[in-house]
Amino acid sequence: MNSRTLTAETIAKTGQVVEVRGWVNSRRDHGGLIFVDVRDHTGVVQLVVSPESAEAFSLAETIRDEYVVAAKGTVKERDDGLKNTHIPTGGIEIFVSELRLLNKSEPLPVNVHDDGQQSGEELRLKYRFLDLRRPKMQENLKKRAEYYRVLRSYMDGRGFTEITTPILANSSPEGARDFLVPSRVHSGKFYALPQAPQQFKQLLMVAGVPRYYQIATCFRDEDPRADRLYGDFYQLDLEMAFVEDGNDVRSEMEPLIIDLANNFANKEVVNLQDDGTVRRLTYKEAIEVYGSDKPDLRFGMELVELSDVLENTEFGVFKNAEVVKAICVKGGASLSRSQIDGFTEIAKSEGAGGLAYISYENGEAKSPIAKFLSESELAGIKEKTGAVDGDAVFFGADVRVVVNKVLGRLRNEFAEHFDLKDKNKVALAWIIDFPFYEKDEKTGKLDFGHNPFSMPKGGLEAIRGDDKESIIADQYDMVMNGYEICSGAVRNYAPDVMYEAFATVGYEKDVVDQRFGAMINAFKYGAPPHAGCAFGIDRIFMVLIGEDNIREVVAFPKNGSGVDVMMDSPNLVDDAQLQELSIKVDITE
RNA sequence: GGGCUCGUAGUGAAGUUGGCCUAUCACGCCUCCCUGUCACGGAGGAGAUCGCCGGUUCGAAUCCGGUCGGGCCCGCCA
Repeated sequence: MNSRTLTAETIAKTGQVVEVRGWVNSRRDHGGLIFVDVRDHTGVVQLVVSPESAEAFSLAETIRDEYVVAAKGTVKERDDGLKNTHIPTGGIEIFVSELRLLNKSEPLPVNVHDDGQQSGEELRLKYRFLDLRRPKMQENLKKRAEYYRVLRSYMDGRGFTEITTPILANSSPEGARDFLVPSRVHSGKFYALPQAPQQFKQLLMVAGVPRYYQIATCFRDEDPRADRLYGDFYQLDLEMAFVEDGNDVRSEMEPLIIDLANNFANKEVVNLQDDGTVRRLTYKEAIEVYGSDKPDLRFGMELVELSDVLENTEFGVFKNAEVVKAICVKGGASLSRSQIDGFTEIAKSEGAGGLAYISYENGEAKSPIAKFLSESELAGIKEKTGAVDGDAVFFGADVRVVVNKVLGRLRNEFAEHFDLKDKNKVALAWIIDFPFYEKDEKTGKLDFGHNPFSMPKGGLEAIRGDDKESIIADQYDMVMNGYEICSGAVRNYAPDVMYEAFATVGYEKDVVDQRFGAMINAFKYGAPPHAGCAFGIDRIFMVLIGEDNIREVVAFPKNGSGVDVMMDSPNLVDDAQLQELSIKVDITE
């Protein structure tokens, strides 16, 4: 008998002598009788230490919380009235004959119990090895291992070959900042940790691998967020040869995500289509209807365009706007003035001039702007937005991008306020047809909208055309409850289209050859058409287990400043190490 | 790089319109008592330069300036 089976097997061995090992979860000293709850990753079991075992008893008097102990004794069913129905082992207890102290512990700086007070995140991260003792964190670790098994078994079952690619790779100009690794042998040169195995997996397609996947470590030196880890994170990275239509990848992969939601996480996928597939939304639709390219579809609250209703309006704010749109907030009439002020501030922070609204109560439309609108306009607004008594309608009137951005943000904020984000539900969508190029609002410079390796619809002809901003990339994202969880594309495997695509944003042929030489070169030797994608598996797992912060799903995450406060990393290195690498550190500030 | 916000015993919080704060509470810790508890109970005790520096004031945890650190967001990132 060992500690791995503390809970279940102990119960099974009622009447027998067992030895259990674990940490002292709590100790209740009654003077003449001492109870000790021993905990391991499976749960707790109660030890009873009586003076009859003199040695064990005197030791039990000295032990403290989180001491590491081994106890030998007889498992006995408790008498009626002494059973604890709150824990699985509450029906039994172990009458200790031998107690051994395996190690002591100082009082803990963080709480290791799920109930009660929880320490601040900084302390939890500093003492992560203790924080992980909490049953919930133990559960998350085990659950994550199970999650990996589901991913691998799905991919293996679909004929994908798992292939690992180098961690020491090359810097690439597009995308995130790289982590650089100096080369000792080739002084002055650097490796870069891969932001994704993008080029390697495309090379594998040229190599004749029909279907590749990898649970890949990706490295990006960009500022983190609650849903974005600093430094390293994991992707389920995959690529399929002889695929010319992104739907082939989407159809191949979406059953996995649906299955994870339904069967792994026991959540309901609320917005599947009649045939059981995931809804497809174009980028443009997503932006126009939900004000976001990663809309949370657990709730409606769609953006409604009111341009026709307000075609001849005399109200200056609406009249002078490029477009007027609105969202109808169910129950919004209950919002107080100060709450509306709060939402107005949010709207302003997104670039709105203010936040006009109409509140519907007792058959009346109450609004600071009602007096500027005609009867027919008011009626039109109510009809178009579907507002009924108790609702409120909020307006955005500005240039189109700003209106969509503002209302998209408000849509999320209102959903938060009215508790529409049900954690037991999962809403999925594919966002497709992203713009290939996007113009930088400030500089006016054209740049890749998303991934430069995706195939522009219309090929060479489209790229050479005049209307570059209307070119659609064969590129797709999957969104889950407002989080982007996957990004993929049908790849550009034609060297001439590749050169042209890069040339449009200012990268000449020699630069492309230098940066993506291996890939471009490979494409000259019979590259099959191919497509793929990569799922952010930390983020998906976060949503599946109902966490709001991605650090909760990783054993040893960095904090928001990219620091591992437990290991004190990053850190200085020896001069000798630097010398060997021909590196001089000169910090001037 | 920018915005917002937080920093008070080992831990979590209260106090923050300046004085009633000689800083409150809970958990934890220490000593003693207790043979059926399971968040055991009872009696007693220790533990805080209120993140740091400076200023205003008769008086600062509280106001002001700076600084350091955390969190969320924008930028950035897929």
